[in-house]
Amino acid sequence: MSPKNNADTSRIAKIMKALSNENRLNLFLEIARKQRTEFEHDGCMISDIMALFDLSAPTISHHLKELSNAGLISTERQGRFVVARINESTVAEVEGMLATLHGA
Amino acid sequence: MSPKNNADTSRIAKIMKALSNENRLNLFLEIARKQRTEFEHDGCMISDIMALFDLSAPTISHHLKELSNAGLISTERQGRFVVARINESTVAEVEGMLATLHGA
DNA sequence: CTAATACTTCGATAGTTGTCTAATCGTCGT
DNA sequence: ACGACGATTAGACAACTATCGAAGTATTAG
Repeated sequence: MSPKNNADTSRIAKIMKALSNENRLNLFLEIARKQRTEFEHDGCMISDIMALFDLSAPTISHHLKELSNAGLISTERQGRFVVARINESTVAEVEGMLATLHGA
Repeated sequence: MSPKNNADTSRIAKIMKALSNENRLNLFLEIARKQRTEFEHDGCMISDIMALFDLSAPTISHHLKELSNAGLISTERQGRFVVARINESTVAEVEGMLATLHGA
């Protein structure tokens, strides 16, 4: 289809899609913020996140799965809770692609 | 909805959405590539692009409008042709947002 | 064991998207 | 004016998405 079939444009597109919904983007940014600014550097509990958003638990669960499928976060059960942390290498992938556009 | 309603998450989400379709992403990257590597630093003719993709003209027109609506490209009619150029400041917006995630 | 908490899965639904064909518009050469 | 070429608009349709409520699963507290 594409001339410069960079082989990872499909992957980048999937990452973009995961961040293309405003609620999901905010969810992702909130996970990042908590991870950055609080004591929870090993991941944040998504129950805290659920309390902050005006979305049902199933919807948040769905969005987290999408972020996870895109490789943007990873989740792990810790007892009764699930913690999420962002995957910086995936963020870096997107940054790398955008960087090639500089000076275009 | 979101706790840190950064006011531009809605805008960033729209930009992400414009890049979330693989064909559209490749279209965008091809415009950038042409602009970077050829003599057409003032924009590339979309008729050239149309020839490279296995999509109907209406579909490409639709995708270009989406990219344009997201502020990722601007288009201008030049006689019989339409030329497109990428809008670097919009790319920079996304990069800026992703940069805040470093060290998260 | 039971109940509560913290999710997840299922099923449904309204809305969105990607793509096409057919028709139209705008510009140029003759 | 006409026809060819480049691009857009209109209309349609299958596929996908975001969201919910209800029901299910897992883990801990009592």
